[in-house]
Amino acid sequence: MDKLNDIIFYNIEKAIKTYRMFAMKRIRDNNYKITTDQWLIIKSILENPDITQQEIAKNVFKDNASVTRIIELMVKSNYVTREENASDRRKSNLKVTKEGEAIIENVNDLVIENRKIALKGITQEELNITSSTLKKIIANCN
Amino acid sequence: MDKLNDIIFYNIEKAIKTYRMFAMKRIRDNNYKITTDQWLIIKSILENPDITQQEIAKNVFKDNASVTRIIELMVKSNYVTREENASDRRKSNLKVTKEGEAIIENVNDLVIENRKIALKGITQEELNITSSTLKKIIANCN
DNA sequence: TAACAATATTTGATATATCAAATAAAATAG
DNA sequence: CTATTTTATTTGATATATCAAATATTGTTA
Repeated sequence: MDKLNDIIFYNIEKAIKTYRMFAMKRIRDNNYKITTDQWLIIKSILENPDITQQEIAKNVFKDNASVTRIIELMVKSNYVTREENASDRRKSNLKVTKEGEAIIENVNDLVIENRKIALKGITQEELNITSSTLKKIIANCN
Repeated sequence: MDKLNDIIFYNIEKAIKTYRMFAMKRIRDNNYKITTDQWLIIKSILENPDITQQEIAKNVFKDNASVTRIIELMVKSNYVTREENASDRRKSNLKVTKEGEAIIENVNDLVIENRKIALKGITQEELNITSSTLKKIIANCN
């Protein structure tokens, strides 16, 4: 236990999992039917309407296959629609529905609040160093 | 993209995923048939022979159900055996096989090397602050 | 233009994550 | 000691992760 706690990668994993569970629980408790990843993906589409699935995959750091399936579910949930892309028929145009926009809007405050709670007591300086450390790890592993 | 990069949780997630892929690729490239989680679980059993699955789940930060299934696979791979626990028949005694011990031994150097590569150029001070930040996040989300 | 290579997405197979419910055994209250 | 509660694990259902292979389309080259 103590050994594990000294390993930075263990703490990274624990932190993101704890945060994810915390965020999901609060979203669920408010009766929103959406996951944090679905939320992120819809945000990506809203911010960049011409985005492809491949670009989404890079953005949210997921496999193309995962993105295909997550979007499939979001189409079923009526948050997103697919339309044929005229200029490249391998791709499809993703559009966020009214329903999708609404849930993003609604969940937005909650997400901001979640982040604030999770970062309570952490200084900007500490955040900067943490970010820079994480970015170094990312660079080192590429 | 730039926005996302400013969100600490995005970087935490990206860092651990990048590291995991990096580590798994190196393990696979060396023809070891084991995942990093299986490795961690076997280590847990070796370091604490009386450990229960529930304790393992806490250690490696997984669901009980996931641990059940991961151990099932490790039994199939002949890395671990289950025996009935005489004093409490709900539990089973987990034992690491010779084969399991061998692969842990073999992969160990690789794991240490992976960590070293991933942390190159990061000072002890930076690591300490990062660890403490992550621990604060973990505490805030509980 | 026909053959080939490259690209975007999907599908299949398998592993893992998550929650809820089921099972089985142990602990405890009455 | 029996009934009830608690605990440890398993199972079911569904979502996601991952790699490889399949599909479909586009781009390129001879």
